Amino acid sequence: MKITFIDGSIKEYNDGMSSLDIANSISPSLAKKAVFSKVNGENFDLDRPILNDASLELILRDSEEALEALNHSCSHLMASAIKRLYPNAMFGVGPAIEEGFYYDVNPGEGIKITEADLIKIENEMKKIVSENVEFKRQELSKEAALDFFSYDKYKQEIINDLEDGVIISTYTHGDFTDLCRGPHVMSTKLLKHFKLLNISGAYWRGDSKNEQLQRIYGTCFFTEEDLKRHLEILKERAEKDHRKLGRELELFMISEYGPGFPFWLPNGMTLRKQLEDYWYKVHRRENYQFIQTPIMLNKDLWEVSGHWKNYRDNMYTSEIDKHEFAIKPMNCPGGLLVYKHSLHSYKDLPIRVGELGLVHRHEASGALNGLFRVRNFTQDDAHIYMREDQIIEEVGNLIRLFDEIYSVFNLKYHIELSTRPLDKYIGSVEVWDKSEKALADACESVGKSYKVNPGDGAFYGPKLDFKLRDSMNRIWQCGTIQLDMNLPVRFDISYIDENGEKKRPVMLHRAIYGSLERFIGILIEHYGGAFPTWLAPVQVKLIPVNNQYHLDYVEKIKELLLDEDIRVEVDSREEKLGYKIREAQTKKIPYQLVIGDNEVKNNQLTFRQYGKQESTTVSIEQFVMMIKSEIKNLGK
RNA sequence: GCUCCCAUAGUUUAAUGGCAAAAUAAAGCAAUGGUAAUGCUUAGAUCCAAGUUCGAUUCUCGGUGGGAGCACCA
Repeated sequence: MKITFIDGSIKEYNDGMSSLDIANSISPSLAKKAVFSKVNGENFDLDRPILNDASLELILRDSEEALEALNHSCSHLMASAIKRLYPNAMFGVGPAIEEGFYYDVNPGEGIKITEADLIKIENEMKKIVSENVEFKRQELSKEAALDFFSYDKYKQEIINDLEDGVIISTYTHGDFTDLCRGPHVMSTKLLKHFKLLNISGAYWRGDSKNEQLQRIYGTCFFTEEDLKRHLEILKERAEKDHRKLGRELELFMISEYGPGFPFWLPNGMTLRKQLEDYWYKVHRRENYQFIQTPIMLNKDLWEVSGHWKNYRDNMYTSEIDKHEFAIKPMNCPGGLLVYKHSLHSYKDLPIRVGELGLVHRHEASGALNGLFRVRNFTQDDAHIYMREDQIIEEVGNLIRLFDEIYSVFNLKYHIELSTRPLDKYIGSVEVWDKSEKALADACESVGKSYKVNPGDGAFYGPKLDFKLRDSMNRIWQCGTIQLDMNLPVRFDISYIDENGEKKRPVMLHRAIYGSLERFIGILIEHYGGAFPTWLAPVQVKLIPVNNQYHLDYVEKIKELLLDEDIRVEVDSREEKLGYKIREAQTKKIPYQLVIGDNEVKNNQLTFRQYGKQESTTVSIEQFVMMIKSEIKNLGK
């Protein structure tokens, strides 16, 4: 048979040789690195014979796909260990995920696996690893598979959902066989470096109407170092958890009297204000106008907008003077009332109206999570009304604006274009196609690539989503640009065109931070609480060496800095210098100024930056210039 | 909302069916300092409700809140 390699070279091999045989014939070290292969693009286990001419790609250890196969194999390993410990266990699905794997388990009637049992399971897994058993693929008919898995109702359900006549594969290692597509690593001996992480509930087939299985999460790597590094990262994430830092740095709190309703403490309020000021500043430059619409409006409005029908259960309501009112879950209906308040000429378009709008949504209690998921939050909303021919340019400019703002925070991102849903959508297919193309063209017009999410658009229009990647490699969806074909019709908005006729404008919703609350939560973790100077609640901590002799000079510096709008505090407690330095460091204050005899005598100051060891002595003027320019440049 | 886990000073943690321990923060006193913790003193807590019990912070049950996820996220 002829084997075509990915570099295009073709070689002749005996029929029935496996990928591993071929790899070995090239070089044993290559074979050692191979985890599985792709034959004619199809995933193949290394030991599976190749029967005819084919293309062959070896998937090596250092690739994402290899790690996925490893983790998937590890989920089988875990299932086999569980089966030994809990003989009546049944299994749902057990895939590899972003940073590991999970398996959904029903351990048996009346049995619960708890965190404490994870060690037991890990030990059993280690035993199986040391048994060094191979993963063996088998293929069978649907009927045979149903028969084989007769003991497991979940597997039966999965098999029953497959088409008749399809070939079903199973993988066996040792005494455990699982329904699986593959591919897997050759042997359990590769699965030495794993860790079970946590356990939780998960609905069977992801449907809340179904029973819940126990989902056990774990992670597996090719080397012990990689595993250790990953566990370090998990630890770091826990250290930088915004709920923890929010408490330690006194940024925000959430009271049991209002689950999901964050309180901003003075430090957090300062930080938030910086984000707002910056937002207003760039939006003024981009010719936005600003409004504020009421928190609470008559139910009739929400009937017009359609929210009453669709989201009633998540809206807070109140009866006032026998009229029903609802607290806004979105800003757009209010914004549309403002648009309709006056007539608009085609000459005025695009009209860009921004609103930092506080919205309330009754989220399920279990969904709440620090600042990441709250019940009231502030959207950095804006609605843009324009002519159809303005979409590409306007969206292009928006993308540039998003790019500018994200780069200030050193957040990398990628764009996703979500297109028309399969069935639940309004408007004509032609308009959808045109809109989707406009969004795509806008990306291209500013040289940005995007990934398409087919069918993932809102029912009212396509959208561009901005997925940010933070300093700990997690992805967050914040920004969004959405075309809306629904509300302009429902609210019957119009502009007057050059012929004096009424026309329907195109409406765009967009948010960059998304939600101020959530964005701040992300920033807290992204920066680990060590904010750049422009955002830091306290920018400068002034520390006199001796209160008696140096406090006057310190107060003078404080006044000078305050005059320059620098957020400064004096630590004049009767504590030793080292103590105050330590505290300023733990509070992650960007600049600590130490003032003693030397500074007073020379009319200077000595500063030390957060996280740095060395200190520098400069004149007050030099320091002011330096810190002001840093703040003005937003830390860039 | 669902599954599992958890609830002790402001915070982080300890202990117990019979006076609840410490660190840190706070307050007071002393020490007057040069780059990550000066010493001493004081004050401060068992989430709420019911039950079992002579006695419950501890056991049981309900509630509330929190965590890991699932479902949801216009």
